[in-house]
Amino acid sequence: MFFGEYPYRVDEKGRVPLPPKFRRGLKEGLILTQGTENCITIYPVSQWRRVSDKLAEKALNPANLRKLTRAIFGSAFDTSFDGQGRITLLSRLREYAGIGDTAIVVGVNTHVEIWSEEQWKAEKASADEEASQIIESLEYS
Amino acid sequence: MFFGEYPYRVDEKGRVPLPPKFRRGLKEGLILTQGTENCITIYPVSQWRRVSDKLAEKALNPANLRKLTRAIFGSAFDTSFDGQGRITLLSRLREYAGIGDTAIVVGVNTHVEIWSEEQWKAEKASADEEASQIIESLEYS
DNA sequence: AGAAAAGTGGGGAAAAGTGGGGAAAAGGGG
DNA sequence: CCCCTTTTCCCCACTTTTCCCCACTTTTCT
Repeated sequence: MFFGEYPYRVDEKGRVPLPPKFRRGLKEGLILTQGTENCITIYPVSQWRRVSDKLAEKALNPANLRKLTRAIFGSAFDTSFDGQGRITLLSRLREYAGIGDTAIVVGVNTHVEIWSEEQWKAEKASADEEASQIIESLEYS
Repeated sequence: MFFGEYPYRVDEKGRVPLPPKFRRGLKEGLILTQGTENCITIYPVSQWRRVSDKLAEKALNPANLRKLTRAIFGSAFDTSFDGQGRITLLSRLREYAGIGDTAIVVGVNTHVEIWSEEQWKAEKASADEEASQIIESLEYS
């Protein structure tokens, strides 16, 4: 289970550290894909299997789904940590996510996402209010 | 069950003691989140599990669910006590709550909140007012 | 008043964040 | 096919932050 948000510097080589708390859950390997809403999504291999299985089940559906499948699988690649717990982001993905020399790494339960500072602020602002209401309402249910 | 309000000093390292009475209920671990009205909310892990479990059941359209999951999990941060029964507040959270070198720890039934002195005074004043209005309305009903 | 518990402060070891160099590998051109 | 250039990967080094422990003061309870 991944959670929390962590700001990091991205160096000239495109390397980003992942929080030590996340490394444990990604030790078996990780898959980077281009995610929704202009972020980069990181799946642990186990989770990646589930995602790809689900997409396979629906493989005969409309053109939209085929496109999505191509986009996800096409942009996906597996990687691993260097000695310092960092991963390297391909420039292609960095551009897609609008990431310059800083990035926000976010734990989202089953997977991890990497955002540019601006995009993350916007995304968070749009959901914060609703989110805290949901937490409160669930407390008493 | 948590109740009562306790003023504490926050040292230069951002550490805040929690009342000994609260520590028992938080021994399994605690989750900090950015709460409503500019306070910091603390959940026992058990409570947090329920929140995250329930979220999965929520009937939401995929886009909204993604947003909420991000906001909820992204804002969470787990921690534990040091030997003196203190927790460390990330500077990010301290800034959000406007906490300087003092803080008020408040028990709110199922969870715990941390406030800056000023915000807490304001919140309490408005709560008092509403409370007396409610009481008055009950008198004549 | 004495003992125990709670509040407060600080130091040192360990871990995490950050940056860079060099060897190996990959790619392209002659 | 070989050589040169470019990129990637792995290792090393430094700085900063975090965490854990210890020590002292104040308050509370008996």
